[in-house]
Amino acid sequence: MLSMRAHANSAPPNSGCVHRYGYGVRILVATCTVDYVGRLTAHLPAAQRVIMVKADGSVLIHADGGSYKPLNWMSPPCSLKEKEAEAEEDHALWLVENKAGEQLRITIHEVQHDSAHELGIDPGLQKDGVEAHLQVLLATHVNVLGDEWSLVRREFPTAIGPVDLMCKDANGGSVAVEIKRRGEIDGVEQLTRYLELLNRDPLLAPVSGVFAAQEIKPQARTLAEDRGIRCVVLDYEALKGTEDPSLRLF
Amino acid sequence: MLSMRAHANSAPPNSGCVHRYGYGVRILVATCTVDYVGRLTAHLPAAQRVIMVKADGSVLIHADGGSYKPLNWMSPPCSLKEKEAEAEEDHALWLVENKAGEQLRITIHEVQHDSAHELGIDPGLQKDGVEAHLQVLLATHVNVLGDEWSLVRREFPTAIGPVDLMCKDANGGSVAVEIKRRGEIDGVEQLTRYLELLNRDPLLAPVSGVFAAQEIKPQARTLAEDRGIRCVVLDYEALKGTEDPSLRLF
DNA sequence: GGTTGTATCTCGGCT
DNA sequence: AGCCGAGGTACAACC
Repeated sequence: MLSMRAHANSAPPNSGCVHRYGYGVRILVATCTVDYVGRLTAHLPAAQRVIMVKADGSVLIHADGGSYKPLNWMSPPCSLKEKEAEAEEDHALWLVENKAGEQLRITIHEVQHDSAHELGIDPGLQKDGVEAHLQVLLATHVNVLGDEWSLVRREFPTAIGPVDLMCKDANGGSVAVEIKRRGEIDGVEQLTRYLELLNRDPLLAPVSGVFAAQEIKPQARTLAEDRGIRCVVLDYEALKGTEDPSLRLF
Repeated sequence: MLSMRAHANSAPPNSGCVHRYGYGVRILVATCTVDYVGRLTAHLPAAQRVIMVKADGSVLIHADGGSYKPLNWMSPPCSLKEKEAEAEEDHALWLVENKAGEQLRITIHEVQHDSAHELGIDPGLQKDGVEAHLQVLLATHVNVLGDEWSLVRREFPTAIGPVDLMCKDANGGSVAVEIKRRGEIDGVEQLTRYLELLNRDPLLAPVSGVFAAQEIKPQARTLAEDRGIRCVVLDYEALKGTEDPSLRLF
């Protein structure tokens, strides 16, 4: 019944019916057909592929190309039932199913490789350079947006969500700032909704808008400027260069 | 210089400096540290992971959990340079780089498994049940939207892109229909832009709007109805059940 | 090649 | 648990 053991370098000769959780990654290279029935239906004709089964039961079917996305897969948590090939048949059937009833049926025709490996817990990825960091950086350098500008607060709350930065310009006027890594139409629409709402508040109005991003797509710029929103392209490296080390996220 | 051979079941004992394209998948299980420098910077501390190198040079770093997304990766096309561990050092360095100058540096501390496999070309995934199919189905059943409605055309062209369906209601009024699998705010904004444009055309105006989806998020519904756009939840299975077999996409 | 819109998106944060 | 926004989004279709 045990389909793999910790630190095993190859799969046991008589692999069982149920995949056990917590025993590492199993890697198969095999000719297989795969059918997914769930949020959509999809079918993979017979071909040689890499099948990876992770400790949480999730399954990935990779071809020798494409990017990191598998041809087909099942996300955890899910259960894997393995039916051994019968004597007169030349294939095994794996039935992978999750709580929502989505199914992955893998028919294994010929196995080229089969091994299992214990990996342990991963410390995880450390990121830098994303929107959250841009927001922190710009919040400490609102002068980039205009002389004598000051920060009111980050994540300024509104009924439809927080505005990235709320500032005061040199004349004391309120300015809502939307920050993106890449400025596209969606971001302009988002800022527009904020501005419409904020300008209904007599204590704040008039509120002007700034759309700030490392890169602003032409269509987004056109839409923004047509609505009286100023566009500012941010230089991440320059902002980072002037950064006070004590303000670092990491 | 040759790092793997076709149909090899294990990596050659003296793997070289350059990964050769077109020779299948290489799978490593090893303790490694990984650094990505590109659109962001990211770091993976030392841990045991699965490293998959595909024929096109792309690299995937998988942990024993999470979903199909690798912890870190490099998309093709890219080149992989492998520097052998020197005698007194206990690690090898892989340098993966793409045309844009993004880099993945993989330091291999200890190898638990190393094998290569020729897979051949994959016939690819056959899908069903996506938005294109919903559009075809609804186009043939516009009566779902209202009695005596008729289809003017699918993909009705406008200056800012095609409207999914253009219909006439029982009174001969024009109706623009936006179809999504999941109806969210973006879809409402998209339809709003179409309606604004279409209503500037005196030959068409007035044009009303229908937002049709298998599932409509509350915020999207609120926004749509506030703008006078009717929301319709589609039953995919019911539409499919009444389908003329000759109209199938597949 | 750039742009647009979808995705079995995935992933994280927050309510 | 659901909702919402961001992503090294990836990916395909279309212009």
